Amino acid sequence: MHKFSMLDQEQIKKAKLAPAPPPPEEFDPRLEAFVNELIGRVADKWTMVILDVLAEQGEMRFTRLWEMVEGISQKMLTKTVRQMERDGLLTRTVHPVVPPKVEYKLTEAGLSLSAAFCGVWLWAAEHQEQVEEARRKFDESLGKV
Amino acid sequence: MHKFSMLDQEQIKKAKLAPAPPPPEEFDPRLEAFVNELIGRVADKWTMVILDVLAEQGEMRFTRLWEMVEGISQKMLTKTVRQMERDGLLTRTVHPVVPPKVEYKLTEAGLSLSAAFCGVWLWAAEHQEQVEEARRKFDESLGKV
DNA sequence: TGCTATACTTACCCAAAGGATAGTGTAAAA
DNA sequence: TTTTACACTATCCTTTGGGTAAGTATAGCA
Repeated sequence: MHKFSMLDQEQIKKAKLAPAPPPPEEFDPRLEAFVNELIGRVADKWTMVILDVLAEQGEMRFTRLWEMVEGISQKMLTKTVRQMERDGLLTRTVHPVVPPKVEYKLTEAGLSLSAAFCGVWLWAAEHQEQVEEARRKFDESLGKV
Repeated sequence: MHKFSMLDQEQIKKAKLAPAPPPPEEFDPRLEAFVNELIGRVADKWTMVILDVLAEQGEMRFTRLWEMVEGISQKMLTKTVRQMERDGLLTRTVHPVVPPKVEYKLTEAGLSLSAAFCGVWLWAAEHQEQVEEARRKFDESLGKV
């Protein structure tokens, strides 16, 4: 996604901009890029749901978590919690017993991210009907053409 | 994603739960499902960036928007704004002139969603270093095994 | 006469996401 | 002795994401 990895399309875009791109106000392109990458990683459906479940229910074992997250496959659950662990959003505690026991718990960072997503959940709940209505209208206006 | 479309895995999961699943507190499964679907649609990388750009810069034409959204292809931009239009997040005003002129502008719903995402952007900016550090540690601890 | 700008659409293609299914290891319960 | 629980892996296979390139329509400019 780096500038120099872009091919024709991107170069055309850049070339169109004025000769010397003056650095706008306050703006760190590295932070910008990182934030974008992080958002892409974190604003993922399963990540958001897992964050939500763990924030509400606290520490939890794998199978319980699997039951709580509607519709996820084992594979995706494993993969998603691993990513979250890597990003420091949760801790994964393996108890060396048999049968295995692994507990998942949000870190401070995970808890604060889940709090940050709160507004989005609220928005979705509040705008449910409005969105359904908008879709209905849009789809039927397509039919008329 | 409906309950009855689930196959073995899901049935196994359900069967494990106690005989009569008592309806917990306040909880509408239809709302829950819709919110999940909507989150999945809206918590998309490009949607979030476009929301951000339009919220900051106001109304904008296609090419300008394309310049502002780093790294997106024409195809994805078209597709994403169409979805957003369908969901009622933005309006697409076509001026019947030549060369074509199309303006994109957030609706109230779009603006409020972008506001809801504000916390997430902040979180990402604030936790950048922490996340990088966590990844570094995680990756090197893998190397030791 | 031909080029340019704009906002697309269409066709083609590859890579990644993600679902289903089966397998693993081990201790304790039946 | 077989079964079960748990937390995964591994494999296969289909769907989706997403990039590139080329095409479209037309007024105005050179």
